[in-house]
Amino acid sequence: MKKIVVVEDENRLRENIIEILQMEGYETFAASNGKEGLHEIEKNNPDIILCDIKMNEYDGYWLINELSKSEKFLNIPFIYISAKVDRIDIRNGMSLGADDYITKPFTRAELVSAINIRLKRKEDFIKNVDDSEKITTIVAAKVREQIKNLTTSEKRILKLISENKTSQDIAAELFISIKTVDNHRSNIAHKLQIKGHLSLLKYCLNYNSIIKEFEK
Amino acid sequence: MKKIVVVEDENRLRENIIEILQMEGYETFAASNGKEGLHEIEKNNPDIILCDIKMNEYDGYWLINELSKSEKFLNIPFIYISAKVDRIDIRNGMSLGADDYITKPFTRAELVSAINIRLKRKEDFIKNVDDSEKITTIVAAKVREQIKNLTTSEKRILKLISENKTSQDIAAELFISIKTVDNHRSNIAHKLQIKGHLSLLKYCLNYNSIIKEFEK
DNA sequence: TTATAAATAGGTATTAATACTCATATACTA
DNA sequence: TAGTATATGAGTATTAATACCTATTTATAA
Repeated sequence: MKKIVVVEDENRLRENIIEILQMEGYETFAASNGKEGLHEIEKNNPDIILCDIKMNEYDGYWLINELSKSEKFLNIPFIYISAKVDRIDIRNGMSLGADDYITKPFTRAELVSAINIRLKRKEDFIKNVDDSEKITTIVAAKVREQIKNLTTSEKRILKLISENKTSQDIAAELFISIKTVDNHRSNIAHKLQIKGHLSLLKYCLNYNSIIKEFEK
Repeated sequence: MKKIVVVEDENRLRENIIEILQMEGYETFAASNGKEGLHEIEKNNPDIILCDIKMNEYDGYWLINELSKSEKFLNIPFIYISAKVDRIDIRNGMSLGADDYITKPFTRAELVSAINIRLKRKEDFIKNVDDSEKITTIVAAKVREQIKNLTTSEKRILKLISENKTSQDIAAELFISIKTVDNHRSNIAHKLQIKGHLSLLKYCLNYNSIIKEFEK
């Protein structure tokens, strides 16, 4: 019996989904936020995860982020639910390692086929997934971990660098001195354990999509 | 009656797909390479495109690239077929703007549901797709056009820059002088119509995924 | 109350990338 | 054959990013 963790904060929708999935013969575990979801995932080791992206606390981004910290969860297909047809969320979610998405409102058939297809693919993948893919995900998790340890100003500046702005641009935007910006840059580089000419700039442009995840 | 263009160079597989789709009530148009596919797409304005990524000539990458040059084709869902469970192709294809993928071998049900889901979503999207998304695709097409006009050496160097290599690294790798590399960089920047400090470097890191499309 | 962390700012030096000009050899094309 | 594009290389100057210092203010934690 296949196990599914459903993370959705709208009670009505969550109960609907659970009902459909149980009728389809899945064993379901419900959670109403990312943190509960993580707990259910750790406890039950599901075959697939269905998760709303936008939730009041511990949202879908948070959960993907947590999951990507460990190799244990790499092979669990992650399907996210996006509130409207929001292309930005869809793109962000996919780039974070989600496997598919469905948009509200969805039909029973759409939900069931999305899940069945991913389960089928998971079985194909399990033997074929190559290490480079895993490494990519592990690097992303490490990057997130490092960024999380930056201060508020440092994160703000990191985001601006990744948006292709120079120290001069950033100084003007934040009404601070260029020297302050550059000092922050140095401190950031230290915390990220990188050094050398243009290394921070390159880091920011390379991990641009990961940096974008962080709140403004 | 929904129209589907199927681009697949393996005759047997293509005929199988066509047969399934016709039985499902779709109007089908077959092509055995990207160029033929483009022709069929232009002629028939299909509701969905199904295309193999790896083909002997005018492959799936080529076709996506051609399609992205015009706004006309932006809203046609593009599902690609990847020969094996090749994560690199899957990632590349998705980042190029494909909407979904299926992996060989696939079942009839998998094929049909992938297509149905995307058609359903297309109807949702058509009213909601925002301009920024379109602009992204148009920018990508422009970038491809510009890179295409570079010389062999210039493209080679552009790729190496986008791989995070310095002029020094590149010079060592190609057994040429740093000055030669830097001269190429200047010429590239002119052709790409960019100027200013670090502008080429930023361009390479930003459009890194597009630059990777070009043959080594 | 005394550390400690964070944000601010300045000084001075180094580095890699870019801008611009010039030059040469080769290969293809009109 | 003359002209053009390409690949190669050099010189000189400028710029933005980084490295490594010191220093002040403010808020928070021990």
